[in-house]
Amino acid sequence: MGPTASGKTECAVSLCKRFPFDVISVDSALVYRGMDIGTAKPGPDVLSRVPHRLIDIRDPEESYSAGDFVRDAIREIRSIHGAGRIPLLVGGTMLYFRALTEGIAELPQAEPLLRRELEEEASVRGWPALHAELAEHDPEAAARIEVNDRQRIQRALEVLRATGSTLSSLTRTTRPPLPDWRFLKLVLNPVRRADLHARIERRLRQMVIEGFCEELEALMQRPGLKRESASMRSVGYRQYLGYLAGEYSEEEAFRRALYATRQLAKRQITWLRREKSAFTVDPLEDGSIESIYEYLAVELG
RNA sequence: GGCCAGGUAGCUCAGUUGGUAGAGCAGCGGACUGAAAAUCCGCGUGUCGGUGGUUCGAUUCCGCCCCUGGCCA
Repeated sequence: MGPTASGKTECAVSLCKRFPFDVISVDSALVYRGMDIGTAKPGPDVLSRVPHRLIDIRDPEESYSAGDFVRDAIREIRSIHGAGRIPLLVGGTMLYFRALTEGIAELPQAEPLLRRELEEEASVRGWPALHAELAEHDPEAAARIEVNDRQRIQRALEVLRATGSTLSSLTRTTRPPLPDWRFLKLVLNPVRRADLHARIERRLRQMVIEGFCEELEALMQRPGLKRESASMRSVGYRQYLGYLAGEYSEEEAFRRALYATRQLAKRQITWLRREKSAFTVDPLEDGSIESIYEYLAVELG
């Protein structure tokens, strides 16, 4: 695992040359077909040599979730094990990693009708009012959710209305037993933030050259795809949609996309700081890949 | 060269009837259970262009200088 632009794909390709690994992508944006340039998805050349599972498994108007991921990942891990090989989970969606390795409760799936209903209520009463409503039924959840955190308030109320049970009680009682696989955690984390920022900027510039705007325009031809779709909230896509809608200049879109990507990297790094037991390397340091080979050679016997 | 408008945080700017200053963006730290590339929470980082004067006290008032932009030569 590592933040965006830290060189995860390159690292995975190297590792697959030396170990019997099959890659499973752990990335909430790479699941979408047609979102290639803006997600820095590995190209066809790479994918033909090193196949990645869980890439291009959804249309952009569809949704994908941590729960979907856990189910899919478990299936793929079993399949890879069945072939006598070792799964290499590669990605930057830290919630997915945690859901897989630490388990996730059995909760109802997203319910679009309920969400729309809650959205409308919020536009009238405001999210703090819905937070207060949540506090009446599920004080435990309300206590840890901020009064302005619309997404979590909405989810907690959605679970409540869909099941009649509280999110708190369901998460407490339904966590499934963990599969007894041994996860070797490998973290790519550039020591110098400025270096990562430079890589992010260079890569974004390259995306624009490679036709990011054209990719986005083609996507928007899809009748079912809306700006509010989860896929279109992805970093870069969201900011350039504002430009294509005439809200600001292309330069402004670039700046905003750049900021959004840096902020994404920062949030990812915050997750990584929890991983005290992981083998952590600076991917921008010479010899980092060799140190990973060494580590894996020892751990895998 | 003259006139005018500016010079305050990394950027864009507000403000101080004289008591050493604050917004947005950026940045940094944190939270995170079916949208997570999402959604939130917290933190102001400063010779207030320089210098002299007035004053108990100047970023604020005055003089001079420097810089930027505009207009006139």
